[in-house]
Amino acid sequence: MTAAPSQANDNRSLVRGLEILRAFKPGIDVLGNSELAERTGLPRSTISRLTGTLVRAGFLQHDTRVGGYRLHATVLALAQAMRSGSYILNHAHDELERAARKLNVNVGLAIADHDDMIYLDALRFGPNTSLRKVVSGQRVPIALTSLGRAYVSTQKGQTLQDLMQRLKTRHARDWHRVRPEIEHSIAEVQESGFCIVSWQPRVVAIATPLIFEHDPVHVLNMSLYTDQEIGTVKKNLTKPLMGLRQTVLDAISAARLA
Amino acid sequence: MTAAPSQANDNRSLVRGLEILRAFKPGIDVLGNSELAERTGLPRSTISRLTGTLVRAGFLQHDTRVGGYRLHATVLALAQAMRSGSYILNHAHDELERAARKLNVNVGLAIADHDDMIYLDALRFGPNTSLRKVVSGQRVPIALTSLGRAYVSTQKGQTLQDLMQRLKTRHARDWHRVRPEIEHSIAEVQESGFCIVSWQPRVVAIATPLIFEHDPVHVLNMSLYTDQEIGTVKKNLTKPLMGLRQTVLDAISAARLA
DNA sequence: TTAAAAGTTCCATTCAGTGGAACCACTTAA
DNA sequence: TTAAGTGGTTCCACTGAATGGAACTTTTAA
Repeated sequence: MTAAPSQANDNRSLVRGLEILRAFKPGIDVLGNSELAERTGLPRSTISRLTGTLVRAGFLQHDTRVGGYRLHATVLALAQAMRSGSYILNHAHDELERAARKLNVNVGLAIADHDDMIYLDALRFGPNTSLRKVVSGQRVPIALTSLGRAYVSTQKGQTLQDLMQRLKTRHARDWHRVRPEIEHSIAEVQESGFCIVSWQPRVVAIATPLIFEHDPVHVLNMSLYTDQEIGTVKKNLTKPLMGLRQTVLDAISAARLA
Repeated sequence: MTAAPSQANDNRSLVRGLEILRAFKPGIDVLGNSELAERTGLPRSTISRLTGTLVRAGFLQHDTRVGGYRLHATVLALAQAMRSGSYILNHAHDELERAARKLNVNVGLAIADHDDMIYLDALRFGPNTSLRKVVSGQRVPIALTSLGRAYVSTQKGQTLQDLMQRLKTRHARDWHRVRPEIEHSIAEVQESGFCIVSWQPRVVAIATPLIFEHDPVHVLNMSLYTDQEIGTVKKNLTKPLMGLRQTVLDAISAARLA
């Protein structure tokens, strides 16, 4: 159900409208009114009205072929605005790219949202080992990735409790397995500043959190498609990752003096 | 004021919330409640409540340093979903990239929104003439660009009237100059299928519309930073552009049979 | 042709959203 | 230090905007 958090004294219609937008994800690119009604649990009439507004506002477009809605380009413009406004991303990007090219590994910068991490920047390599593309906006689950666990390790107190609760709900089925893994990663970060996870076969990822006083926690990671042992990867990537981390932090604090 | 179109029986709070999001653009990355109140003309209390909801919904984040709001990464995820769901973009992208590399020119694909065109894809070259990056979400004004005018040329009847009216309002000051230019471009497209405009010094752009039965009009363009005469550019780019156009259309209609 | 599904419109009900004003928290000026 | 200014939040009485069930229309499937 991905039931949104839902809070008191929140503007109802606005929340619902945003919920509709969020129902679109990679793989789900067209949704009709009744599908939306199902997914959100709202009455069909309400959905019909809200989608109408979203279309007129330029956030959805109607695809007459399939009789459903798609996200409209306005969201691209928003994303562009968001990226160009994130000074952390702006000051980190070139360094990430430099590191990615030099080491031939995937490098990413992400931020938390609900129980996912969202990449602000992800420099990806194709099988040909040449930098293939820069993507952003991809979601990966907090509970299962180095990225996410490095984030969890920065939280404490009630916030941490709440977060773990959410993760538990989402991964109820294999929580007994996931939870200790998360705790292991947390310990790893607290001890050495980073954690290593292989959440997909042959993909090993290493991540380290960036903590700022006035900004949300960001997480930096490197990952690579390999047959090597985790230990080997750790040996090879630890220094570059922590080096990159420092470079980025320096670049940002240097930029603060302007 | 960029006063949004505003329609009857639209959900008021939703429209207002989206208006707040849209107030963020490249260059305007932090907005406080009172700034938002000014820009939107809404009372401060209303704004305060709406921004609260937007934050809890994950669309805005609060920057405590400057005491204002920024767009949050959720919009990146939406953009990612939008791009991955646009089959026109998906089937065009590789061709665009191929053409850009081969010709060493900027190549773009865009779609209309209000009185702007929004790039779904823009392959840009640095001064070093190597493909520098792929961006998306950039807005350019319909009235002044080849991209936009190629779009205008596809509209007719009342829709065209309305569009021109909007453009007139936005470019009131120099409408006497802009209007004939637009009409010239329209004629150009109707005659030869494309139009050429130089709206920034030394940048010449050529654009051609892609019309689909069930999808909104897309526009393809090539542009280049040069000292050459427009005539020369036209000579060099017409064939590649129209060729790319055909390639893209073929790729898309081929993909339809699946 | 009928039946089922998807979408829109209507309308009476009511409660959610509104905005003015008061209040609070900080900063700047004097 | 006080005072004025600025930005933000909370309160609350009022009301009309949003709601959702039902009726109706259109489209798709059989």
